[in-house]
Amino acid sequence: MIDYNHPAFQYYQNVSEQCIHYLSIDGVIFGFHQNQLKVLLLRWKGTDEWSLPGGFILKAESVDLAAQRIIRERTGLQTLYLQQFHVFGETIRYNSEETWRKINLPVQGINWSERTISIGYYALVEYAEVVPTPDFLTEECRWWSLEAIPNLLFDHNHIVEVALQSLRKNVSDQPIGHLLPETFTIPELQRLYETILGHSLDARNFYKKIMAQENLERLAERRAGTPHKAPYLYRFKRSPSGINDIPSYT
Amino acid sequence: MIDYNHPAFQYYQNVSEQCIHYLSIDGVIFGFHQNQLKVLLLRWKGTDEWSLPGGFILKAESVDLAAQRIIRERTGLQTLYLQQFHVFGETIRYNSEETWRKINLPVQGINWSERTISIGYYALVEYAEVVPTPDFLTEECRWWSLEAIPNLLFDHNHIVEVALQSLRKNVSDQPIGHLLPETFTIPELQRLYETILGHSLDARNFYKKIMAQENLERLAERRAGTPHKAPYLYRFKRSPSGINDIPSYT
DNA sequence: CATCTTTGCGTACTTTTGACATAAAGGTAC
DNA sequence: GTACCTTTATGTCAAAAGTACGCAAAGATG
Repeated sequence: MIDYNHPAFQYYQNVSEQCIHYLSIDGVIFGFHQNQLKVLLLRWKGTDEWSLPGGFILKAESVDLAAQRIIRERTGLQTLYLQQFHVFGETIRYNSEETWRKINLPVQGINWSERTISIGYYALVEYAEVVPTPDFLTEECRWWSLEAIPNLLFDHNHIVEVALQSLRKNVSDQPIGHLLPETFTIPELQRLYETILGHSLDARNFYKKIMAQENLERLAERRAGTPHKAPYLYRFKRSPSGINDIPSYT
Repeated sequence: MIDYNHPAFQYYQNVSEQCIHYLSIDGVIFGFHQNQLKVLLLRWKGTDEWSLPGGFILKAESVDLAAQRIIRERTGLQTLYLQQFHVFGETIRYNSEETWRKINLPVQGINWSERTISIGYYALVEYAEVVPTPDFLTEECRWWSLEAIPNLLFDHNHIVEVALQSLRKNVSDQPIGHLLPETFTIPELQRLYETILGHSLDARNFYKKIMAQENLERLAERRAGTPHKAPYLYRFKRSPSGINDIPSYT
């Protein structure tokens, strides 16, 4: 028995007509807050089950723009740094019966349970700028610390894992600065690198390396309110061309 | 007027029923011969137009296995080193009218001209082991030197370019040795690195670095027939676990 | 004002990288 | 055979990059 009024059914109708079948996008949205990497997760209506934000690609929409649209809707951000990182194309990516049961979808009758190939994108965003916004299948959208992530729906734990590996592998040429606010201190930047890399760095050597890159400008102000010596604030130099070049620590 | 007997039409019928729409795989098969990187290209029946090998994904087939199947069919190789490198998802990837004209396909009536998203894979194969085999839309399959590649159909010149960039970026953790025969000399390995990286290396320093990795074993034999000092033959050590670990030059 | 922690910069040691010397091996020219 | 040439195989050494660690200045606390 199909509940034709269930929002999921209407969504499915839309997707069927306007979107590309068998293919979806999953987004791992990375933020940085209180010295921890966070990802934005969604809780499905009437359940305690969480998943990554995701969506489908319109038949006349580029894949990059689809990812941008999907992640914009969950974050409220207009400009986004996005990186395609992997295609998850196994025929059996997760236990689908178990999954449909968990999310209470009255959609057994429709073929939503067919295999889906998912293109993984990760985003590097400024935590404080994000307005977490659920979609119409979910009722809560919030940040989770990477270490505290629960068992997610689908194969989303695996996708987060691969996204993180990919981010780690490419830290040296990713614009890591997108995870920080406009101005920040060197120790704050160091915490970010430490968190991504998963090990601590020597503050003195970190200074030297970061300063050697000459893409930071020191502001006159210092960070107030710290219990110890007030650190200077810095900002990434923007290249005159307007292209983001926030290089990074190798 | 549609020629229902044209092999392309029958192929399309098959693809429509059994494969995932809007989604395809393109393969950049790299080989190494006479100190040059080569890619395997196909010439379309009755034309002088060349393209990369490609194909579609069966509805119940993993994407990796689809890529493997497609590349196996063109090379005759059973074991393959494959690497997914990019999804080409623009809505307009090439001039489709021009392309259909070039390949003389009597398929105006069917919607083959709809946008296709393509997953790019590259393969590293041993040149001499490959038996180039055309498919039923093409009549010639052969190696082309990277520098001599003609204007290809679709956006395949771009795909080759991106594959090469990706290979270059990841040389340091790709099993480059798959491009060489079982046994080879150090100078031959050096030529391979030089060709991929696009610049020459100092033979003395190359030796040191390669030997420091300790994953080569020197055989008793030497390469005969050279006009100069006969170099030793080497072979990559296979790890006891059976997993390929052909590390590489950084 | 003494104490504590953190920032900011400097020095010394180690490892890696890059430039270059040279002897041994194996062919060719005579 | 012998002189000569090219290429392989190893070695040396200095520059550069990376790592460990010393220490004074800044700012809050008691």
